[in-house]
Amino acid sequence: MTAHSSRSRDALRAAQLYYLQHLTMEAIAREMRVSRSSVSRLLTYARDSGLVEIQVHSPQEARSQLELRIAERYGITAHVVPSAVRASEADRLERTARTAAHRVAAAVGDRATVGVAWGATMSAIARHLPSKTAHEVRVVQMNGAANVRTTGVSYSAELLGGFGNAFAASVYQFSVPAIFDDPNTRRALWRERSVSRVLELQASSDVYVFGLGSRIGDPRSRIYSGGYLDRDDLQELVRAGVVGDCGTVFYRSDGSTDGVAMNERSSGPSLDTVRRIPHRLCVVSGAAKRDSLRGALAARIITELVVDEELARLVVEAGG
Amino acid sequence: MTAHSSRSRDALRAAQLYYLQHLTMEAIAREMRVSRSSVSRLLTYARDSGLVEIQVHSPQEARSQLELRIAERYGITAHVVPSAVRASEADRLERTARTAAHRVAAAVGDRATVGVAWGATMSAIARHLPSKTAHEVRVVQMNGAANVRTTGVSYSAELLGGFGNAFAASVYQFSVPAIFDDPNTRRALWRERSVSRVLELQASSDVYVFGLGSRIGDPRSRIYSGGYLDRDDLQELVRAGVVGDCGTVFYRSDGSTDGVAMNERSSGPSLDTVRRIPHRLCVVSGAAKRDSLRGALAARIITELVVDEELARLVVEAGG
DNA sequence: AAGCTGATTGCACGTATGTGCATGATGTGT
DNA sequence: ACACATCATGCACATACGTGCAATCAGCTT
Repeated sequence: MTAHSSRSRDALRAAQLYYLQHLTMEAIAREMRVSRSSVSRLLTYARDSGLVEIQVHSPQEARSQLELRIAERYGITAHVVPSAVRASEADRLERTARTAAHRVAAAVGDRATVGVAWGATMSAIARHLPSKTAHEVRVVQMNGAANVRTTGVSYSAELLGGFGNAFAASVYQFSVPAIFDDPNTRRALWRERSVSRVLELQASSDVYVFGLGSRIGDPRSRIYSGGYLDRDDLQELVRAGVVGDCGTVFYRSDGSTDGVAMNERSSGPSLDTVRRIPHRLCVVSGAAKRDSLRGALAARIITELVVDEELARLVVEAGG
Repeated sequence: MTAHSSRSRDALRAAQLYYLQHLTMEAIAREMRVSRSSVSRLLTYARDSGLVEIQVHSPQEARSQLELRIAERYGITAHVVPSAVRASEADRLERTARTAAHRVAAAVGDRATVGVAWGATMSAIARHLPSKTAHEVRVVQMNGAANVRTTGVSYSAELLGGFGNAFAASVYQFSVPAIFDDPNTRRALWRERSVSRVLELQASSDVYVFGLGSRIGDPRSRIYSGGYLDRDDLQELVRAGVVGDCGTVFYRSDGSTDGVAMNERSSGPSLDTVRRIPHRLCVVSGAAKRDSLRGALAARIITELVVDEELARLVVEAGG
């Protein structure tokens, strides 16, 4: 028996005794002839490895008012994450990401292809994903992460790795610039078979998990502060009336993208491509993302939304 | 808003913060402006009411050797409950019942009809059932519980109540003697519409949950010690070679029932009726039930078995 | 309005639990 | 075979947690 499988066995037995029989760790330790701390660790392992699954059900009648209003107005499923009144932005993001991580786990099943964007929110989600046993899951990066300063390989590898590990999935990186200097380069590269294979995978995703970028706010979204856009680019976006982006694709407050030249150079999937993906999970938090979220809702690129309470309130209360 | 629903809401929020966000109860208490102990109680409520569900998955590769051998030999799914080497009978029964309770919850879905027998094991299961939200579940008593000393109404009501509450089910009692004095009385009563309605329900059960009685052992099974059988009856059973019973229906070690006159007077479903129920969950613990379990396995009245380790070992190891 | 009853709350206590650290076991590459 | 690195274990401590108890609150009866 391998070390790994004996650990799983022990963890399983400890988990059964703890969660099903309600023994104390002390009692389990005696029975299994190990120290109590080992039992504590076995249980941690059991939870982390998905041997133990803890679900919190939200019965329909317990949905919050905000969730119901979002559902009515936009026809999507919303999860409003309660946030303490005086919580920091970082705190909100963290909490929203934890909830989102559970939604991702719920959405991924056998043979699913999961498209993932990147950004601060996505990184936080990756850190919190619970493991889930699923077969033949594929995780595919939806937009490039390279820029003038970095190739983005290690950054996106860490993020994708988080997703890949959680579902024991095959991971498909997309090692291209986030935004090309020249749209022709992009077109040329898109014809490369190694690249077009990934593009096909992206287009056939069952689930797309993404955050939203926002031009305003502090801290700025990664895309606007990380060396991806130069001064001219930013000015172009302002002129075009852009309020935010989804996977490095920029849109206006009414959800439109036509005439936004920058998108010709973007590595991300067009919003049309996105809308063909059946399950589109958007995770977003913080008041600064208000206009960005409004735009994304108008663009109908969201089918399921995880949002913090403050932002949810802003979006439903001030008309939309 | 009713008091009940506000409690559910609070419990749900606390559960989300605790189980999904991994906050401490202290932090949740501050955020919800209640004391930490109230949070502890809310979480207890959330678990008990099924708002929070904790599952322990047994991957196929982690099945115990005993479970695999039982599966091979008898073609049924077995759950072997680990038991401490020096555990008392009461302890084994309790543990087995806890595991069984989880299996019952897993087996019951919307619109299921659940047949329940009675006995010490069944009572223990009823005490440990986790709540599960399901719609239009029906719980039906499979055999009478009245005897010379008691009507068995309050006894079976408590047991059935446990099942009914757990699934918010309609409960159908079966207020007849466990064993009739005269088989003709039974035949007559079976024609009564109020009774035959219950009989139909029994026959159309989707799941049947039962323990096994055993003629030997300490403590004796309720049926052999509770005023259900007189001296003559017991002698008759011995003469007929009976080793145990399932829902007051007696069988021999080879699983046969033919010629066991007592069964003509029993209120329980014939083994033929039982075998028509698709999901037949048998829960049994303790070495004294060895012959009884062997007989039930031979009779093929079990499709899923929850058994303690000691008994499982006895059944697979000493030939069968 | 007063009185009763049952449910809910916070406090305080003892127990149960998570985790940094030192130690020993296991395995790996040279 | 040896040294090194990695991992598992137990100890001890600080913290988190469950629960009996008394006080308080809400609902109902008289």
